Amino acid sequence: MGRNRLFNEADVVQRATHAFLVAGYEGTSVGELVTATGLHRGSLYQAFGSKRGLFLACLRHVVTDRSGDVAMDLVLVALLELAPRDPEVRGLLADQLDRRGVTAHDLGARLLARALIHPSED
Amino acid sequence: MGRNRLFNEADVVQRATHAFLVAGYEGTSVGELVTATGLHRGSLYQAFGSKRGLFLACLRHVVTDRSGDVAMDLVLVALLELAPRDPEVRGLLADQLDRRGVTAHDLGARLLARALIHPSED
DNA sequence: CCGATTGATGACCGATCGTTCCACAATTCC
DNA sequence: GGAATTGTGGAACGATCGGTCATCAATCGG
Repeated sequence: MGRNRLFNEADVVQRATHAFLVAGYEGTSVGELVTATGLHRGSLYQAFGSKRGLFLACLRHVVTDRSGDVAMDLVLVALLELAPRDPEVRGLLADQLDRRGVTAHDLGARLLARALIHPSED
Repeated sequence: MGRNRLFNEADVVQRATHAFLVAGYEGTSVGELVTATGLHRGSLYQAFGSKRGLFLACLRHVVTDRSGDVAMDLVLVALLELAPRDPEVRGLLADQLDRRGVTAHDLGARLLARALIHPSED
């Protein structure tokens, strides 16, 4: 029933992911997500419910499909900004970090690289 | 010349630091900093110039005086939220991480602990 | 064709954001 | 005792925030 969606959810999630991992969660406004995804506010909220809902979709997507820096950076954002106060995010992350065998060293190394800091030796 | 300050800058910076490391940089509003420090907006801006200025003061303070989780958490916040887009923060962090011999593993381990995630083994 | 349902579009909302400003108080120099 | 300077207290600012809503378009079952 009802009208068909004009957008591909996977594409939207991927574009939103890019916005989030550049500016972080709090640093990315819904207006920027609207621009990045090409969706209008109404459609975004109809599809994902909230900014947090969209972020969760990004996290789930990245956590199942992606690997490499994109996945790692979104995980970093989630760990620092959301996990301390959001049990659902925490659960997603704990499960995934364990499953992928991501180490503390991996996280720290990527955090430094993302911050454009290149340690002398560690 | 002029009136004397009624507040102790070190105390103010310490209280602001606490606010920042709980909620992150973007997640902490100036209103919350006003509450946390006890200063009024006027005094805060006169003393530190901006929210960023206050954060820089916290970072410098923590970087010279503190060690342990408080220092590490503020460094994490700075690394993830500010360093990618703020060369001054980047410089402060690079210098300090090197001087203290903080490793990627140290950063990652504290990031996980702060996120309330306890890895099985790494 | 006719309701019912879902998506698209974008104006609109109150709340909150970081910042500025101004009147007033205290301190210093002449 | 002014004049100059610095700090205090808090109202006010425009901008932006995340989120809602009403209207219209498309697609379905009957």
